[in-house]
Amino acid sequence: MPELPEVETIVRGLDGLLAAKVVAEVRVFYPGSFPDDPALTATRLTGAVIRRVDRRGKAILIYLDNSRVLMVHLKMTGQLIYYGQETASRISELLPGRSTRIAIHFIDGSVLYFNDQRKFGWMKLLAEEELTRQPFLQKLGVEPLSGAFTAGHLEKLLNRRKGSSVKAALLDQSIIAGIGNIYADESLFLSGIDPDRRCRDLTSEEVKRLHRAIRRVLRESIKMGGSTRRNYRNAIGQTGDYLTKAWVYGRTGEACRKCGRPIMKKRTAGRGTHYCPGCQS
DNA sequence: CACTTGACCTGTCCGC
DNA sequence: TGCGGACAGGTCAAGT
Repeated sequence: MPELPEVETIVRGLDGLLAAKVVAEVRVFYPGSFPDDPALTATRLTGAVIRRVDRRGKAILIYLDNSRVLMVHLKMTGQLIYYGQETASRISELLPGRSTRIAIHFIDGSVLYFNDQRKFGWMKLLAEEELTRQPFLQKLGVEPLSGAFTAGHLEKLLNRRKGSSVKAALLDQSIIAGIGNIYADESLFLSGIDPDRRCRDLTSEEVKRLHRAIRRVLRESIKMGGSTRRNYRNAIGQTGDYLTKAWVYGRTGEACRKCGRPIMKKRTAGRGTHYCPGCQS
């Protein structure tokens, strides 16, 4: 599910909602969502105070006052949805939902639900000082919306993956952190590059266009609250609107917004890939 | 080593 | 209406 814009939207929402909340109780409906030791994780969370919520790539980092950090990966279908005390009690018969895996209750009666239809997502409690050594975080590449991500930087990064398709390179989190299937397709459309092109064959001009396109698409999507294909919801359960404006993603057979030819779909890097044969070469 | 494929799960949609 | 198969926003291990 969530790529950088969706995770960013959730994080901005949660940061405002969860600051200073005290964990009263953790209910575990699916232990696999706490892969490191469900009972111990729940125990260590209880009583903790939330400081702030941040993100690295697609990973959500919830900083606690006990020198620990709750790291959350939503994978394809994960959701983190907050209900204030009033809402939680008003709709209590609907909660937890069918796909609720973890519920974190706070002392003021508010609740944070971790829902995950496909069960791929997870939450891990880490000591803050081990964050830099955490294997998943350690492997992540550059943040595409940071100042460190320049066109020159992208050109160097793509040289590392010279033999592979440019789409596979965009999906590789160790190169750029946060791009997934939707924004890979959108960025490649905007830069006029066929997803199957080899990284080594891209000209400097094309890399510059791709760099601009990535930043433009991610920023635009954050503005629209991200993309909801099916499962994505923000911190208070709302859908995102980016797909109503998408260039190619999810628009197979519809007219290209630039040239009018039908958008096509093929398989590249093992993923369904949307593109316009007229605009991308 | 570089790159691709299958597995992890559940749910939905499409064609017959 | 029912059933099988393909497919879905991610990542990792195993394969070529």
